[in-house]
Amino acid sequence: MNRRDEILAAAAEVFAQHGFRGSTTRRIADAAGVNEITIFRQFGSKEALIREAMQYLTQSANLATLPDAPVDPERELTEWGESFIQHLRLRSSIIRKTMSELEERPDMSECASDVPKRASNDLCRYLTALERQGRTADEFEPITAAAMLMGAIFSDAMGREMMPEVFPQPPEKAAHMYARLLLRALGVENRSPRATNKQTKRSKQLSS
Amino acid sequence: MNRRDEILAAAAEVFAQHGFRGSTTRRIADAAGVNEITIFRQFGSKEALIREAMQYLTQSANLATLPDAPVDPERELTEWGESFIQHLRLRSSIIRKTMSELEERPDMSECASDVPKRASNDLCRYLTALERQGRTADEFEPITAAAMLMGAIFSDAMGREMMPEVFPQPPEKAAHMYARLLLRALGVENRSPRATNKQTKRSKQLSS
DNA sequence: TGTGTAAGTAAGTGACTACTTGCATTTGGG
DNA sequence: CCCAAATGCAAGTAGTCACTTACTTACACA
Repeated sequence: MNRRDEILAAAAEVFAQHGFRGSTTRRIADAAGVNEITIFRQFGSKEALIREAMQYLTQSANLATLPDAPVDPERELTEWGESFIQHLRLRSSIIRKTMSELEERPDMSECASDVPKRASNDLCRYLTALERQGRTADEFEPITAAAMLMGAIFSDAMGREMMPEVFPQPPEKAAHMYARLLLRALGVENRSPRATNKQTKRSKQLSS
Repeated sequence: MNRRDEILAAAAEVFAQHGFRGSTTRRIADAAGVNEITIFRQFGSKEALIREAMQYLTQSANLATLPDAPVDPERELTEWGESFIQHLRLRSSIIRKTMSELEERPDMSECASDVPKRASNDLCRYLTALERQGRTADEFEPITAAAMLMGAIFSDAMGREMMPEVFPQPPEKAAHMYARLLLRALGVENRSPRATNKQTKRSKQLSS
């Protein structure tokens, strides 16, 4: 039904602004341009409605993919990071609210961890592939490295609005800078895909 | 007054569990072992009470300090990171709630950004000092590097409970691992304090 | 002993909340 | 055109919320 989706979208929007307790059925009905009763007839209860809205949201999320075989790590990681950070920024309000509700209503919002889990998995696989290609100069744990990049991206998406001076400028370049820093931590050369000359003398990696 | 502080502590605790809307004056009064009316006589309103509780909390936070002149970067950064991550972990509930309320009640919780702002400042100063000592092999922006380490630590403190498999094990070593990764990204040798030889040819910076 | 201050008890106010009931209206397909 | 499902409207229920009023109790201090 079209009505159903309108109500679900309105519920998600109101929830993102006001959280669970602040998402009154009145507010959701107004936002959807629908009578309050329709909500109860369609979904039974406020909790069922919001639960369904959350699941709908997490299922409709499609992440950027990383190639199975790394070719140009800096480019690939940057693009992945940019897509991920954009995804988080667009949903920062609802993510904050969901994280806040997690302790009180764990069953309702545990699906929210699917996206970061998948992202971490993908990123770990990619970094491991990099290592297996022999392109990393240093030993490292993929999970730690992935947590570092994802943590930087996540914090940027969550915190930049509140305290922009803490994060690198401009915001559109942030993902690129995080990715570059991570690659340097792993000792990955950023020039050629595989024919990298071995007498690398750590040329300054300028870009932008 | 002793009573005042008891009420403030109870308010902070209830707020950490239930957020602003869930922190009913009844619950706070019960948690403090105090009659509900005492709250209104002491603080005037629920909002004033919780605002005061938040300010009390942020003022009583004392962060670990970084030395002005780096000596043993790996040790110093690790200790700083461990103290910071412990601080965040102990307060993860209240931080989540505060971040969630930020959009609806910005004036009430903007003081919460003081701690991370100070931490970022300290860390940037330390990293800049490292660079000025000539111990970093690569060019880098201190803000980006600081955001990376703080982001990893922040995400770890906020997200590990929800999805432990995404973060490095064991949790007590996480700060150390993040710090080491960051130092490698900056090309900092982790051995000697100053007598580092200049012809660094990116020997693998093994440690541990 | 008197007095002021902080605290408690009891009761209640008006506003809001999720949710229900009964009935009228619209809408879309056979 | 008819029927049935979906939706709207009006009203109401029981409960909770922040906050108030009026009065009483406990205690420190002079």
